Amino acid sequence: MISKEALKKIFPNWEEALYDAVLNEAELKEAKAGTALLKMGQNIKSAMLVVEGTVKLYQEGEEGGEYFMYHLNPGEACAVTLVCNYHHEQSQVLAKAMTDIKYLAIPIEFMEKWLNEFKSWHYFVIKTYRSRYEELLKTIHETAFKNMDERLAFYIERQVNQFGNTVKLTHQEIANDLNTSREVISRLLKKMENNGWIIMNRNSFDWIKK
Amino acid sequence: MISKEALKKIFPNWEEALYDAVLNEAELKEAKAGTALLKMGQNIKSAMLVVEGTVKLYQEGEEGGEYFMYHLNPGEACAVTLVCNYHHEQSQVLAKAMTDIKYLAIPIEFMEKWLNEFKSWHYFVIKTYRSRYEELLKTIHETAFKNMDERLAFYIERQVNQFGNTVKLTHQEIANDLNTSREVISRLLKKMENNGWIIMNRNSFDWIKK
DNA sequence: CCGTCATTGTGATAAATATCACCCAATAAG
DNA sequence: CTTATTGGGTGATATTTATCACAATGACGG
Repeated sequence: MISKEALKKIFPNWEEALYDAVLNEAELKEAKAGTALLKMGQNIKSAMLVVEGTVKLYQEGEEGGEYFMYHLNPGEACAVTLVCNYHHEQSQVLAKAMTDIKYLAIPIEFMEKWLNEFKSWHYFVIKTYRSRYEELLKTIHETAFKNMDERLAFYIERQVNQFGNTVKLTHQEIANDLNTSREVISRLLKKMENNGWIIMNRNSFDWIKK
Repeated sequence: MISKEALKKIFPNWEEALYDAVLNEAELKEAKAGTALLKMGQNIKSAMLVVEGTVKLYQEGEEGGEYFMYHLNPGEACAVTLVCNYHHEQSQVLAKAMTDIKYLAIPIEFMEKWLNEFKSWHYFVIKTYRSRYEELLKTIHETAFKNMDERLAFYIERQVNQFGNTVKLTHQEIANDLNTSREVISRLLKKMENNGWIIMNRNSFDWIKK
């Protein structure tokens, strides 16, 4: 399991009793990079709080496409798993481990209970929803108003903020996240290279803009 | 002002004391159809709870475009106005009255206070964020995976659910909401007419699909 | 060192959408 | 009734993105 001190560092400002409840009820799970933690349409059995690593959240298209929405980092939770009115609610999102990760899985029956018992849990849930809502707004903004070149730049900037200036993704992976084709990404990256925004390598490139 | 009974009907399942607090602190405001209630970048001074009529929520582009996200109906609240950590937080959305409306405006200083005082307010806030988050997911789904013809159909279906089978919107208005041009909408509506999905009139059309 | 596979480059072409130019029809205003 | 305005139709063209086909190149296992 995880120590109380570690838990406090990652999830600050909770009530003492909430830390105890989490330590009692949550299961610390691990997953390898690339694993799908939650698929669209799947029943939600437990809440997911990220302890280590980065998770990517996607929307899935009916014909198999994926669309990247935002990252989840340690101390953050997957909003959709936090509130389940019905016991067999289905996920509207796809969550994938982007790196090897550790996360706390809390059976959903505690969600309602803890909302009643712990004020700090209540705040945590609200904060989570609010920040995820804002991430979705940004995603909509990009998608609705921008062409692929700007969307790609925005996507790369988010990557850079997460993992630093070296982006270790293939053109195909980026294309999947933006729901477009590899050729489109290759050509746009080439333009960025010509503009002096990136330096390309095989399997990665460096963001050197500004 | 509004009667306590009316308030209870529109916003059920609150604590008695919360109804009193709202009656004490909220101002009942009215606005004509078409008014912008909250503009992007504007400081949020009060929470907005819809009492009568329909509000439309938009994302705004930097070059003046608009992108429709979802409707707010009586009993629903504008999520972004419900939680303000800082006193001069700026709106990320545009809210427009779609019909003549009545709404409750509650100064934001009560938001933090009420979260502490009223459990039912806490639940209301979470419920609001959750349902708006889900609306955004739907919007992203349409935008990311669908072509304009399907997005238009989805848009019309939302209108129909709100206001019945007669859609009283000009092609230009629809084009604005979907961030495209009037010609595109005209041509797609023509196709729908040929497919027997709609009957067109000037300034309106009827959805007769299925 | 060779062959295979994953990654990237590139041209040709098609499809979806945006933009421009202009027309016509309905209706509201005088 | 006449005119001006708004809503809507339509062709031509440009731009953006998707798709197909195939070449080139680096990485890696044997």
